[in-house]
Amino acid sequence: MGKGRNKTDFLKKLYLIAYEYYINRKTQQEIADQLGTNRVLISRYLKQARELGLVEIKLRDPFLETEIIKEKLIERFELKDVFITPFPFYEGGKNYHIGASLVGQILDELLLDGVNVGIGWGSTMEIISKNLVPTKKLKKTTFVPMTGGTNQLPHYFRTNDFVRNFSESYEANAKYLFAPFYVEDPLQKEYLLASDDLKEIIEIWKKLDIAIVGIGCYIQKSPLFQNKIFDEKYLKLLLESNVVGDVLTHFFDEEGVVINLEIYKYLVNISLDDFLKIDLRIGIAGGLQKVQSIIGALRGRLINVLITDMETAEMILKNAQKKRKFDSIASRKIQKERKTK
Amino acid sequence: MGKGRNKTDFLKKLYLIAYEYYINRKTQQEIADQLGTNRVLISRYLKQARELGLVEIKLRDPFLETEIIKEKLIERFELKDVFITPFPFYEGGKNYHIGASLVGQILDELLLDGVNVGIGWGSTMEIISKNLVPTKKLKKTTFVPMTGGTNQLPHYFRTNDFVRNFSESYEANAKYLFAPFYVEDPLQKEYLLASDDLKEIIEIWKKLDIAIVGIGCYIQKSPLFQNKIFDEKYLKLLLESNVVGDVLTHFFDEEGVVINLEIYKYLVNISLDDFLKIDLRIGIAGGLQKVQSIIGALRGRLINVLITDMETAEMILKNAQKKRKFDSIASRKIQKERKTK
DNA sequence: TCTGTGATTGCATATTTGCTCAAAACTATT
DNA sequence: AATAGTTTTGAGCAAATATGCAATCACAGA
Repeated sequence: MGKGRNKTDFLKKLYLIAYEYYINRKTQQEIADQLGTNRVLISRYLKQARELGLVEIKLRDPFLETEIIKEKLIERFELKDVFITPFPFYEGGKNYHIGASLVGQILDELLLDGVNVGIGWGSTMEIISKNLVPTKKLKKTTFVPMTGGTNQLPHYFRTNDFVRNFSESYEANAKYLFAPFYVEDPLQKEYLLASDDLKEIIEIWKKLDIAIVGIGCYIQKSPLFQNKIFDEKYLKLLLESNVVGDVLTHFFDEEGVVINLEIYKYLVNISLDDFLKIDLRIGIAGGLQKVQSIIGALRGRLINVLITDMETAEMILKNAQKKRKFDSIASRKIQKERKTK
Repeated sequence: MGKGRNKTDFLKKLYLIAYEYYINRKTQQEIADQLGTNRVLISRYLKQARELGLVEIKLRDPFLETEIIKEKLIERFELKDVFITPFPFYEGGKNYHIGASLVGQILDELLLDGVNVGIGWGSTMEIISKNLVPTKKLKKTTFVPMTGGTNQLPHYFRTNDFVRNFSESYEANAKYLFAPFYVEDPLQKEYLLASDDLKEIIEIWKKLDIAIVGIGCYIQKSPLFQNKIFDEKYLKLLLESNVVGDVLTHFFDEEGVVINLEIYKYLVNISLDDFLKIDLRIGIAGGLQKVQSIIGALRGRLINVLITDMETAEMILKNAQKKRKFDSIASRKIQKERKTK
């Protein structure tokens, strides 16, 4: 009676070969060489591995699974809306242009003619503003930056540029902010705000319908401190306050409570009060390093519409389940606002 | 500025193509023809689909996942041991020879020299007895059938044959049962049991260390009734008693309670009492149609070692979680037995 | 209508894979 | 050592796939 080989070892061999082929993406020839055998055998083993069901090929329906997470996030954080792209859209993500275009499509649906839109800074904002997918013209809409500009900070702080991208893409109106991102002396800010140009902008800020902002997560590595724009003592303060992120350079902790800081007096940007009065505060952010920041921004209701990618969304849900000791101050404030509607 | 295509639609197209290729296993040419386009494009789309992570290829480690289920089953049914093959070993299962060999390997580990082993009937038993993987000789071991034989029933009732397979494979001793599976008259059974040949067998039955049995699930379709070996009134009785299966033609309900029947008087086989005294009662059974029967056999402790396949094991756990109204009589009996050890 | 850009296609070529057949190697048993 | 069964190997061919290049197409913007 002929004796079969040891099936346990045989299966383990099949598994190894399938692993090399399907996971490590080696060719059958490579695997054969590696195991000191021939290609035919590898081919046959692979076939058997498939037949035995060792190899499981699944497809991700890119839009099906996002819906569930979307609903969960809306409910969990009481948001006006959530949009989830199946792929990353932020810098560094593979094929992020596709993701960015999807965000563009989402924004395209949100932007109606006549609304006034404030634009924030950030590398994500830059990518998005360069990947808009306009399907309509917004002749009555005005785009406006929500911060000043500077040459001391990277290009993704240049909100004026983003405003231009948006307004040109949509054939909309644009108001630019011809003022620095920050001033040396709070007094300077007073003077600036008193100018006719700035007064006009501030008026628009108070009438914004939509804000589109990124969410910052780098505190220590932020160019604001790396480039020594602000004194290190403020950095220390931020770290002591357990700040997890910022929206338009308003820093907040993990509960979304915005930390009151002197540096705000040096920044030429929309005030927190005016910002929180905007109906749709759309936060666009993705990447696992931003999860805590996004959770903070959501808890503090700094944003009430979230656009993120699948991976980040899942992680947000996972991490946010854990603890929610108390509603943040900002949160309570806004919940009152919501109830009156 | 050039306009990109609609990324949502694009992704849906990628998904469709990946589906046709990976799930429906069409060739790229076929897909191209079907979509009225060319093969090169399909090739590139597929590449992109993979890059985007639409295609998820996972490998099942055939032995990793069985361990978890194994432990759960042992705990759930308080078994002496459980062995789970990653693949089916029963008739009809694809590549069932591999599974059967794995069972052979398992038995090989369980069989030690000197033990006395009783063999049951069933198509699974037949397959297993033909796919043994002996790595040793069991000169001091005796294999013995636990039922008689007959030409009125299919070959998988011929326990003598299985005993021969086992004993020859292991160069072990064999005792055959030269008696019919059933008799026309209970008196005949008395006579038979009184013969020297049978007395010897019965002595061995009382000293068995291991029993290897299949688990029957077909009541109505059982050859015992299909071939009109027993009167239909017994079938009715069985069905009224909600019988879910049998071990060595001892029928039991979903709680594992063995139904007392007159037909046992006609069967030449090991008595239930003697059977339940055997230390290791190894049940080998797989297939979704057997799930309820296996659960019954486990609850009634008719077997205390289970060998099954992954799919069946998962289903056993799933179905057994639901309800367990009370321990069966047999179960309580055996638990007492266990405590004394 | 023209033009520029990205998307698609056709074509050529190289690589990879699936499959068959016959020979060789292996292994447990006689 | 011979044997019989299975497994492995080598060679060769056909099908399927990947990839580069140039031509063409489609369409929005001027």
